[in-house]
Amino acid sequence: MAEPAHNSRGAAQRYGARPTMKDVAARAGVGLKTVSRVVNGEPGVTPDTMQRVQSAIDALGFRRNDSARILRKGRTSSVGLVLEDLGDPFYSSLSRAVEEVARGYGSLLFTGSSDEDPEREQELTLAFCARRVDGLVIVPTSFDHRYLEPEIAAGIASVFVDRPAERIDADAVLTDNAGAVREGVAHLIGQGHRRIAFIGDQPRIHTASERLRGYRETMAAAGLPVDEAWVSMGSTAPERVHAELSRMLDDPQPVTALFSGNNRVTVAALRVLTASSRPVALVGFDDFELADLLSPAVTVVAQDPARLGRTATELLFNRLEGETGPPRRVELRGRLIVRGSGEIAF
Amino acid sequence: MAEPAHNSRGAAQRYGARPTMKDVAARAGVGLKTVSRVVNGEPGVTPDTMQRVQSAIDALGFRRNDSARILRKGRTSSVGLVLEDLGDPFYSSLSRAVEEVARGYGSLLFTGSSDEDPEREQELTLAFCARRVDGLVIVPTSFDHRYLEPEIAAGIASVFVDRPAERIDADAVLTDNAGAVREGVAHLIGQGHRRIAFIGDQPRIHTASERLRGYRETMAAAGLPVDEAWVSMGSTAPERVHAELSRMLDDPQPVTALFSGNNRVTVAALRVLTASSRPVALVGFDDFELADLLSPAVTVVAQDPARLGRTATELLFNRLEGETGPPRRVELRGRLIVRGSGEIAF
DNA sequence: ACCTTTGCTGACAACGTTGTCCAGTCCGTA
DNA sequence: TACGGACTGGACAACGTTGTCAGCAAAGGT
Repeated sequence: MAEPAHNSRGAAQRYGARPTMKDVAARAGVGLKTVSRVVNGEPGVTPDTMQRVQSAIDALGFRRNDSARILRKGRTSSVGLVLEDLGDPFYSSLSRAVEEVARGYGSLLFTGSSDEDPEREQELTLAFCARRVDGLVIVPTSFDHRYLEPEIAAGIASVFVDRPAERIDADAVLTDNAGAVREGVAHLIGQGHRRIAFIGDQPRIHTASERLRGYRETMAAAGLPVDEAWVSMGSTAPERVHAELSRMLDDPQPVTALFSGNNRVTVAALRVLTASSRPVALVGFDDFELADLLSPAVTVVAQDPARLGRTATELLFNRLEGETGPPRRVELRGRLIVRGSGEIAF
Repeated sequence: MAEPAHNSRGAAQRYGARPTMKDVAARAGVGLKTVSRVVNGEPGVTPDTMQRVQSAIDALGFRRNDSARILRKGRTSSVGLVLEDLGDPFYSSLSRAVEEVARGYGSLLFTGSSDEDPEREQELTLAFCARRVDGLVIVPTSFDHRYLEPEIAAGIASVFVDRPAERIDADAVLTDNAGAVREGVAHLIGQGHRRIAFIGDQPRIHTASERLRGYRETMAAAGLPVDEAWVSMGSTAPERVHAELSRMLDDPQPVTALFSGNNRVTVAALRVLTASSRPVALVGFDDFELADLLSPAVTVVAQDPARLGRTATELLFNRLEGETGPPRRVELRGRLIVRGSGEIAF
């Protein structure tokens, strides 16, 4: 293999072969440990020596190899974030918040999308563990997290966000989904609606079933019967939402309002409702950009993804800093944002 | 420090002290290298031995320490992604695409937001380099990337996305910004508009000035004069956009159309325009979710962030697989999506 | 003059893995 | 029985860093 020494910085500059502390030490005419001391700003080095070492570092283009450092020190100063889809605005706000907090603690962030595939979640998570991340923030997709037990036992801190861990006991930061839905559905009932539909995500997803529970409880508390034709749980693919909503609207006794179980459903529903001649009120779970600019502006029950991420990551670092005690479950409240679509029919 | 051996899996299970291959080897009664062979699926191990090793692995909860592996092998199987803001939908789509491709090549992804702070960009980038990422995908914010020279010389591949590198020659994947804007402005002119405003980002940002150039060129080509009061470059903070746009609308001879230089400007402008009594046509740079559901639906010049990310990452891995040759610059075309707001005035 | 202290420096081992290389075992064949 | 060859297993060094410890010189105390 030809390895052109295409610059004249020094012997260690062969392509791909980076200079090490040893090279720096040789060039500066000092010992290895002295270089380490300079690089890490440790005390006990004369300004003169420091100067010599620094010149050698600059001349060689040396940069400390953190892999070796990590191996030696045992701490990686990195955390892993596993979520459903980095491209979803909800999760991207959450990610940003996680990143922000991690940065505050001097940590880098690994991210990965599970794409709602349990196997992929596990694969990603364990890959992060193999990299020996200090901690994990997980938006779970799988239904059995026992695979994490040895990792947690070995000292990798884990906090679950948005949905709780299953089959293991772990820290979790959630929104009070049922409570938030109650507010939204109560709002619709308050506007005089009696025939209210609910379209949500796959019922095996914790948040989805919690939201459905909130809906049923509110309807029951108001003494309103729920026709099962009004309830549809499943994929949030636009096609499915279109089909289900159209079916409900074509009923001889159609619903007059819809509670949509998450932002993807809301968006899909909006496309049907704006095209429909029949007026239907709408309250959606999750806020989204421009919700206020649509006409009518869309009433929502909002979670705060950034706050979820921030809270979870703070909790994670508290654990890393030695906080012990039983797993904690933090529940954040949702917030009803009344904008119009709940009252004025489409 | 109390170190409760709170399970009985084995001696190596003290909290924080993970079992190593050595422990596994001891327990299985084989040599170190044999464990390594089993862990890595290398051939040359009898089924029987393999079985014994595997049991020891399971019993101890062993997981290979990739830090050590990386140190030994020299490849990290990870790439770093530096962008402006993970929370911005545009970048989150891009991130997702980068992640997808990296995954295809068996790499994990480090992400970090520079927040438009050049220093932070450099800090993040170099932190990734210290972790010895195999490659970098960078949405640059700074104006001098010479700090990357030693890293690139040492073999870290780098691809810039959305904006080119400055003061070094590096691979870049960009949108043809000026060309895309020309299409959008031409559309407005075609609709009969003569007094067209342009509100964009800080002019020192490459994409912002390219877009401005596209605007000026199109106006000039059509023989239309540009009043400098119609042009405003600067922060995309809603307050500034509000102020500038209001100023333009309050002019005795107000503009009849606006080209907004990116999605943040578009959103801010929409809020002003929907509140305004005066009709103003709008074409925005960058598509956004629900643009079609607003009334009027918003006409945009769309980039494809996922395609940008995908292309850049493919290029990165091509380099990692040995592709040489001079730095390449790939330009993707923008796409005009006519939806109404360009014709029908607000 | 000697001993202690202090400050600076470097030799060496260790972190957990993988690549190299050599030694042993087992088979079939001559 | 002897022998080559294929296969299996293990000892050892190396990756680049940091922690430990010891050495050495200069300065200070008696």
